[in-house]
Amino acid sequence: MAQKTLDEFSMPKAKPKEIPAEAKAEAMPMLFTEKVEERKKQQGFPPLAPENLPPSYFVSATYDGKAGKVLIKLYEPDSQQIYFWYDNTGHKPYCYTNLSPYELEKIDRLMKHSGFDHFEIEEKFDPLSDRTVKVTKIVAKDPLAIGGRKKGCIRDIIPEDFPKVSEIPVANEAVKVWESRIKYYQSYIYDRRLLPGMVYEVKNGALVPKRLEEAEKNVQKLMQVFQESPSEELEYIEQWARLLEYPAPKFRYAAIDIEVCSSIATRMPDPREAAYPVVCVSVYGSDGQKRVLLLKREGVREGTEHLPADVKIEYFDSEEELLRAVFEVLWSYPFVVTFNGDDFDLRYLTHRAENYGFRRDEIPIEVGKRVCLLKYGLHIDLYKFFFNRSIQIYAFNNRYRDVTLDDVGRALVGLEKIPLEKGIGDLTYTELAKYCFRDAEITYKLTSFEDELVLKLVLVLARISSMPMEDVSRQGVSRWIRNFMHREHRRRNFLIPNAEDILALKGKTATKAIIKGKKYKGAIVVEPVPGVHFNVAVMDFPSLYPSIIKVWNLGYQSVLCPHPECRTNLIPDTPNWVCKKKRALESLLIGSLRDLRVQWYKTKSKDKSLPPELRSWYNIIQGALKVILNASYGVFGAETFDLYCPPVAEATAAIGRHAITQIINMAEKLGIQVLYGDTDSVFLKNPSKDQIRELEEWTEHELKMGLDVDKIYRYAVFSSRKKNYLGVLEDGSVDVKGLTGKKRHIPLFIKKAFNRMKERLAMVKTPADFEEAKKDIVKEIRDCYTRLKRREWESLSELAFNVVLGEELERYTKTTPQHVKAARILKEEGVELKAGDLISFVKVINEPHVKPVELATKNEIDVDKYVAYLHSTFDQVLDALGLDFDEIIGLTKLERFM
DNA sequence: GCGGACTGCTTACCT
DNA sequence: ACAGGTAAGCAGTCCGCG
Repeated sequence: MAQKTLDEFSMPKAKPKEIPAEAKAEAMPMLFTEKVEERKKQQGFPPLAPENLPPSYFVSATYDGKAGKVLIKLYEPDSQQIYFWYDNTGHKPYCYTNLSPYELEKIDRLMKHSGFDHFEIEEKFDPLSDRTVKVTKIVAKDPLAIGGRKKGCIRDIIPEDFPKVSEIPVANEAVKVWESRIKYYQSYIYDRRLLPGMVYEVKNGALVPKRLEEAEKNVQKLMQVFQESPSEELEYIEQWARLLEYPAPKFRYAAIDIEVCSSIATRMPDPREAAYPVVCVSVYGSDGQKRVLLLKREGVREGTEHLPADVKIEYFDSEEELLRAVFEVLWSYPFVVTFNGDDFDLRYLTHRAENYGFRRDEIPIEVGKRVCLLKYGLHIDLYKFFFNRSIQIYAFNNRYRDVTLDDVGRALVGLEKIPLEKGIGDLTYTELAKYCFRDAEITYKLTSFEDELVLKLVLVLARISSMPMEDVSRQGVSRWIRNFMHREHRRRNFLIPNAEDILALKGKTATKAIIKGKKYKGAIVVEPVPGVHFNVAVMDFPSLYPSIIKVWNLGYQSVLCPHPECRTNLIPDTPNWVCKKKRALESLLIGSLRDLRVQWYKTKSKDKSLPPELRSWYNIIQGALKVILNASYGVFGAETFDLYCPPVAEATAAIGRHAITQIINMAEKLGIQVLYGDTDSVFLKNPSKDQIRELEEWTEHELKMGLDVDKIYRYAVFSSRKKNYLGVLEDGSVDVKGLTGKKRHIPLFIKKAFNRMKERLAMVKTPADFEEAKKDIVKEIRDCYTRLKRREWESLSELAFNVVLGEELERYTKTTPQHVKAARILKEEGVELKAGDLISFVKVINEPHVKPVELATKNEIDVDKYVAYLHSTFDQVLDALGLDFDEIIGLTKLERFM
């Protein structure tokens, strides 16, 4: 097909239309129909890749049921179009079983299954038994035949029916089926060794990887740094390096946001019913397109708000026309970003269009159970991505706390939602336009900021995990890790074990957790030495657990391996042993990722001699690696992980305890006082350069792991509580860990007082400075106390506790915590609440002693409760400073007993 | 009927 | 749907108290 038609079909920035907005809106449906015709008749949808396609990024893959083939979406960065490439290799879905074809032929339901194709005999390596096994590959015509949702799929038929037809009454070995739950397009990706996120060409109809010389040179440079690594690891380092060094494209994308006018202002309209009209849609494109599409309605006033001059406002006489205009956008962008589009915007648009009787092929959206995908491009739902705990904590350092457009926008791009005083239906056109446009703008900026960080992060994670970008952005870190593990199993012709087989063979855990209900013992926390300490060096193991997995060869294969000769290679503090003969896959994969991050990407991301764009790219990569590495140990202890293996997690933690204990002993032997330590760190009091060097060298030599000086505190303040301290760095910045004063649920009033103390402490340089600082802190606390007593606060909201509702309201049956009491009062008032909502309440004199802020008044506040809170918040720091809260607020020792 | 000792529940944090 | 360890506050229970 000709390039030209495709370009026309996509209608990006091209021709700015001179026709006035109104006229254009009227012309819209005609234009759209023309486009549909064009697509259908001339060039057809899907936009098939031509016989020869220039280098393009593999961004997505799916199974196309109609075509009965895997479909790969390629993003061509010059034309900025998506091209579809359908499998033409004849690859088919399959699973494995330990039954022979002879035995399988007796199973009637299998042989007569409409989706059954044929058998093949294969030799695979079984990592659990550490030997080669013969298995039968059952090949099917379509993926649903293997493991569809309906009853009677092949993976269920075999264990159900074989025992009935077997001539031997009791089978010696259980009937087993393997690899039947792998998504077909993932299976295809692994088997064909395709690398999502990487660059491909179509040559004479075939999909072939494109070699980029510049990136290859970088890979070679990188490999020089790792010359010393064992050859076994080199293979993996190079493989990862290629995935990470290849560049990212410039993306073309649009952020969209819709507003729906419902009759009840407080209630979110149900997207499945789509009962109310879509009244406004905003589009903010990376090609400069900024549009607000408004539905004309009776009795709505124009309004006086002003939008930026480059925003085009378009009015529509009918909602149908408006929908068609939005759909045109969704048909044309390779990437569409939303905030909660899976559950709202795209779902609503689809059902609304269906209510109007749109034909299926006129709607550009594919609605799934939990997701909404696009027929042409990719839909990235930022809500799902930012909701991911690993992303929130490790990629964005907890900079946003609530996963709302307002909070994420404020924290990452400094833009907040426009506050609404009325319902959507009561806004003037310009108020509505402004509100809706801002949402699209925040969504856009969240995608564009820091050089398209989010899309590039998704791209890098897609490469590491061999997943389509859409899946990566919606799924958790355990899926990412599982998928690259699966990929390597297939690459090495390993049978992918069933979770129940790993568990049955390797069993549960041997240690006892400190916390009731946990599966095994975790890390050590050292009892802190209370007081103020000057010149504190914090030393830690960079990525301790991944290092342990690497150095100790941990993995489900190697822990409790079948070789008798390995049984002496014991894991400290456990009765378990680890394999000496063969490297575990996890150890190789996680170990090489760790080395790459520590020895290459972390340094490159700080290398000022590199151009800023490259540095930022390296920073994105090291951030992606950080996210994966941080979870790489935990997944083995997570029942939901497909390679769940509790003894592996337990071993990792046990070796960690062993390592830190040895460091502490050695430090003390060297005459260094250990003030505190947690999991992978030790806090050393005023150590000399020599002492530090000796400790580093000893650790490297004895434990085969690096111990680094992470930071040096000018001084640190410890109470007697673990996971609670304050440290002032050389540059005057302050680390506050675990103290109540930084917890997000405490009232702003108390938090502000705490922050003023923190700022004062940051100014202290010498022990002598302390005396002055103490006086100021005493004054601050007294001041705070009297303001409370006199009820002199700026607003009631300063006194609100903000606690997240962890469960649905009805599910608090064992106890009724205070925030739940407040939430129930709110519910009485008709406010809808669900799990995850933040409840703001104040403490009041009368039963039940709590009230939602918005319902409370100044005089019913229980001031003494707040004084008590102030007390406990400051106590954590005051006792180390030798101060006493009660004395500060002027109570004599005697008065305290009264 | 009430207060203290205790356990358990819940949330937010640390590594 | 990555893990375990810690702090804090409150809810609820049990028991003693002539």
